[in-house]
Formats: sequence, C-alpha cells, structure tokens
Amino acid sequence: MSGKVIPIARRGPRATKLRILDAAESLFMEHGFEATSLRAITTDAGVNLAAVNYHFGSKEELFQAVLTRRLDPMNRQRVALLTEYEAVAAPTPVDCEKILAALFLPALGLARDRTQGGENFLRLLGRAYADPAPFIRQFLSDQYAVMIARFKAAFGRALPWLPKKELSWRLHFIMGALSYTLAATDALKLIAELTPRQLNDDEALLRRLAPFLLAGLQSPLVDLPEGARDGGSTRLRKR
Amino acid sequence: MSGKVIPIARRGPRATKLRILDAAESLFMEHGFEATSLRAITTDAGVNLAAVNYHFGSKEELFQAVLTRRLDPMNRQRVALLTEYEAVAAPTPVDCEKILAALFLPALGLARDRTQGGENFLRLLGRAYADPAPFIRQFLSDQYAVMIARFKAAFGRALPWLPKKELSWRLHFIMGALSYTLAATDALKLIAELTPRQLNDDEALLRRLAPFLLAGLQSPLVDLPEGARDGGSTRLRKR
DNA sequence: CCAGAATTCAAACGAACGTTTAAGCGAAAG
DNA sequence: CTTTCGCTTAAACGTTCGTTTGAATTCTGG
Repeated sequence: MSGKVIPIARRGPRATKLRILDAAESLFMEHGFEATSLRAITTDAGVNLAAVNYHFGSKEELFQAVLTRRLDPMNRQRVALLTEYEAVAAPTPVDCEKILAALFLPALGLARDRTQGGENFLRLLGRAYADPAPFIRQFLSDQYAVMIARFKAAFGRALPWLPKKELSWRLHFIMGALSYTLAATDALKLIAELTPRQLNDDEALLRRLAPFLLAGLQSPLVDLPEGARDGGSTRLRKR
Repeated sequence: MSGKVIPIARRGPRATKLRILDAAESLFMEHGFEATSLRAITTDAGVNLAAVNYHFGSKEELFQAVLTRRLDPMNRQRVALLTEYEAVAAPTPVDCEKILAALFLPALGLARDRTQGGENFLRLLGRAYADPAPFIRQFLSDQYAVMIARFKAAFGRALPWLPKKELSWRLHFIMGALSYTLAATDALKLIAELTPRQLNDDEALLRRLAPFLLAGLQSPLVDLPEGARDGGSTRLRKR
C-alpha cells in the first residue's frame, strides 16, 4: 500500500513472485485450476515448492492473483474507454458499435501484448467463466460487477426500445460468445474446420465476432408465441 | 448393440450401473470432472467404491459413459429432425430458423425431461466444452463431427451468399453462446441480474437465444477495414 | 440342488496433493 | 561484528486420490 517503487527485478534473484505468476498463468490456462499442481508450477518457475504458500498464502489465492493481475487493468481500461466515447458523443448516446468496441479493444490489446505474456490469459479467463468452484465464481462476480453495470447502462441508452430484461439476456449471450470464443479449445477448432493458426489470431477473431453480436443485439424484439411468462408451463416438445 | 431388452431394473439390486451414472452426472455437473471423486460418486449412489472400476474400467471411461448416454441420442435426434425439415421443404432449402430449431429442440427436450434426470445434463455438457483435458476434447470432437458437418451444409444452402469461412466462424459463435448459456453459473446470473429461477428455465432461455443468434447468423457480410487476409499482420490497437 | 459365472464387498495399495515446519541463507541496519 | 529480517530451502506432515486385490455373496443355467 506504500507509494514506494518496489524493486523487483524480472531476472534477478528477487523475481520469485513474478516467476510464479507467469508459470501459474501458463499452466492454469493449459490444464485448468484443479488439474494444475503447485509442484508443477514451482518446478516450471524454478522456485521452491513452499514459495507459493509463502508469497500468496494458498493455491486459491495464487489463482486469484493470476486473474487480478490482468483482469483488473483490463476492466478499468474498458470503463475508461467507454467514458471517453461518451464524452465525445455527448449529449447523444453512444451507439452499440462503439460500446462493443470499448468492450473488445482492451481484451484485444491484452491478447496482442506478447511482452507481458498476456497472449494466453484470455483463454484462462474464458475457462474460469465455466469453472464451478465457488471461490472463482465469487471472484469473477466481484471483479465484473462494476464494469458490467456500467456497460449495461450504456447499452440501455443506445437501445431505449429494448426492455431491461431482454437487454440482460442479450448481454448474457454476448459475454457467453465472447468468453467461449476466447477459451477456444482444440476440439472445437476441428468442429469449425478452422486451422489452429486462424483461431489463435485473436484480432481476426474479435473482428469477426463483433458484427455477429452487434446484429443479435440490435435485432427486433419478437413476441414469444407461448410460455412468455417467467413460469411458462406450456410444452414445446415434439411427440 | 443387440436388439434384446436389457432387464436392468431401476431400483432392484441390479441397478448399480444406472445408480452410478445418475450420481456421476449430478456430481460432475456440480463440481467438474477433476474435483469430483469416485468416493463421492459411489457414496451418493449407495454402491461400493470398486463398482466404478468394475463396471466402467476407470474414472475417465465413466465420464465418457455419462456423456454418451444423453449426447448420442440427442445428436441423432438433431440430424433426424433436420432431415425431416429438409424433406418437407424440398426442393427449397430449409431456412435458418428451422435449422436452428433442429439444433435447439432436442436440447430443449433433454432439459425438460425430468423423468430421466436430464435437467442437469446440459450444464455438464456446456462445462465439458471448456474442459482442457485431452480425452474430453477428443471425445467431443468424435461425437459432434458428423452432426456439425450435416448442419453446416444445411446452413450453407440457406445462406448461399455467405463465404464458407465466414459461416464457420458464425457456427463457432453459435455453439459458443449455446454451450455457455447452458452451462450458466451463479457468478454470471449475478452479472446479468437475472434470478436463478429465470436462468434455470431452459425453455425460456433457448427461446430468447434463438432470435439473437438468428440475427447474427443472417447479418450482412461486412468488409473488414484491414487485415482481412488470414495472416493479417496489421495493427488495430490504440496507442 | 449345485457348479460356475457375475457381482459386491472391505481393505489396502502406492502415488500425488496442498500445506507446514524449522533450519539455513544473504543483505541491510544497529 | 552482531543482530535482524525477508526470503529460500529440504523435508516431512496428514489427507485424499484412483485403482487393485481376494474373499464373500448373489445370481443363473443345467
């Protein structure tokens, strides 16, 4: 919490914390949280096994530190970018395309920043979305709450004719397609018949994704044929 | 593969295999593959620990059996439904809405079939998509290959103006939003400000999702401003 | 009814896990 | 030089994991 510059070198003997974070990020991304052992992390980082518990307290806290390191700046950047767009457009509301850009560009920047090793991080993040561990879910909720609320308000102004509940659904689908796409695994590369090279190009990926989601977001509201009430007991099934 | 009816009772003393499958499905869905122990499964099923290895061989084979039991019939039903729609519409190609219905209705039926306990299965499936374990990825590829190829061909006929590569992307996004939505965790319920009750209603969920994806699927092709070639080396980042 | 196959059972195996401990180390402060 | 403190290290802790074993039990066909 002090304002002093912490003299941690990247290759000096004091780089233990950073080495652990980098190795953990890479291994968590590759195998997931449960399937990654502290011994694999510390071996990969070239540090002692006990260093993780000394510097981070526990495996769970290490995982949260790995996420926080990149996620916190990224979400901060998203909000800042949205604020900037709003200032430029004022008093007119920002349109959906710009809002989506504010959502995607920081993620894209993270994906391209090879100097920070952030290339793998988005996959780890996408995977964390689907992890059932309570501490992960709680952590993501806390991290995202402010940013999502901010963007939902912006979308609400850009799409005033859309009911709030419908907007919640569509935002949910957007976050889904985004995180799933970023977490893309080998299995589904095969399904889509896309080469690994193409799917690893995060820039091209996000540029394809944005128009797709934009169309869904702006699609007209359809009146559901039946069971539109929340507890709809009607049947849709065949036979 | 034989046509004989297998005389396995659900509550008799011979129900061991079924009890294991049901308990495993529920626990795998709740905690994931790695975080679910065989002891938890056998305790929950009320059978001996060794029964899993006796009947299924290993934990991995049990997981595959859990998936196969529901996934195989569902994908078969999807293809059958698409074939039926094509026969009705012939020689006109089936439109996108019908194709999406053939993709979604069997999943919806599985979600509503409480008698089979299939209500939880879709969440397990959505989670399996994001699992990094090689045996899971390979298994899903094998299971989905035929069905996806069939549907991609149908979409190609419905959207003849869309380049094949772009269609592959959009199919990828659709599978992403679908699986993510089905795997919805508590963390993101909070984000979307949707009550658990609403997100647990798979029917309402899929009925909201379909129009959203339909709009994205049918959206006009935008010419990417730069880097549209597959190996695009252009820069998009700010600063 | 009885031989033989199929299934269940309690018990144990070795390995791997996250975490803790206490001694050892090097540099900065007194 | 001595003390102190941040950090590293090797070793061990207790627990849990998936799997295996061999005897007991139940089912099945002649």
